[in-house]
Amino acid sequence: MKAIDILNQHNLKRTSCREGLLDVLIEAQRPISENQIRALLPGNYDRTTFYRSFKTLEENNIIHKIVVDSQFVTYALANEITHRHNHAHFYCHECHKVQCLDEVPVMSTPLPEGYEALEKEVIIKGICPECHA
Amino acid sequence: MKAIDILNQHNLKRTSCREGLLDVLIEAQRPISENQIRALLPGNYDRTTFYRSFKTLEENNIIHKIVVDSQFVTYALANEITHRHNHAHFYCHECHKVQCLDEVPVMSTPLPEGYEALEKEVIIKGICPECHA
DNA sequence: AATGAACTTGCAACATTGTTGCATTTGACA
DNA sequence: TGTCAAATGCAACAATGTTGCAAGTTCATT
Ligand SMILES: [Mn+2]
Ligand SMILES: [Mn+2]
Ligand SMILES: [Zn+2]
Ligand SMILES: [Zn+2]
Repeated sequence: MKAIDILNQHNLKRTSCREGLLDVLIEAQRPISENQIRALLPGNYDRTTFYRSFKTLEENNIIHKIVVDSQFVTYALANEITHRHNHAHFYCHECHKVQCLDEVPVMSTPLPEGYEALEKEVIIKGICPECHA
Repeated sequence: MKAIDILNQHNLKRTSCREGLLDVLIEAQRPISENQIRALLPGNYDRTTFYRSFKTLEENNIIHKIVVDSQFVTYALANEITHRHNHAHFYCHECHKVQCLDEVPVMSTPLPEGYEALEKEVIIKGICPECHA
């Protein structure tokens, strides 16, 4: 799926920032941060524009955001799986890469009386297979 | 338990910043942010000192940190329960309060081959009992 | 009580993440 | 191609966090 098609599908204007962002995220195939995206992106966009693009793309379920820590936030393409079921994320302390664990469903947690859960974020931190050698 | 006793127990120097921080967190009985702590704290400490205190207290398992979002981070006292088993946190979209769900254990997630989990953060967002009326 | 080493603090500077208002530019459609 | 709603760039600001270094504080020992 090309960036342009995705934007058209969602009736979003095709701007070079959005298109570039999406291209980079499609290419990356995993969650990356604003700075990482910026390094891979040809154009030079204002940070405000970047964040407004993130917001729009997230509201349209085209991308999703993973807050690893307050100082390390990543964005990744959404897909049918991630759009439908919630999924966990993994952060590797060694290589500092973030992964969508699409195949790891987020179990529903029984909450005490009166709590209404709307979203649930699960982030697991440890050592990834590549660094585990 | 008094702040001073906690510091002594952990062989930490008794400084007014640490003592004040702890007093506020003991009083609050729930996770609050740096700014909220600061508003409740008599003295006026440099932010660097604040953060160094947070770090020290966290390393000694006296407090723990809850990243609700990259722009909203809270700190709470740790207790025997939170120290021993991992627990989930709840954020209310209405009142913006954060709660430690001590009684809600974090289920161990079966990970794909090769992943070694060291930590796991679970944050549930929704509406709390008080706001659910 | 005074001493002194080790620890803590305050300040300056910087980095990451994110938002709002407003003037200007641009994309999409007629 | 012209129009207008939408997107962008810029300025300013806020929350969160770190590092280096000089100055101050704690606390054990004398
Ligand atoms: Mn994901
Ligand atoms: Mn907690
Ligand atoms: Zn790794
Ligand atoms: Zn509430």
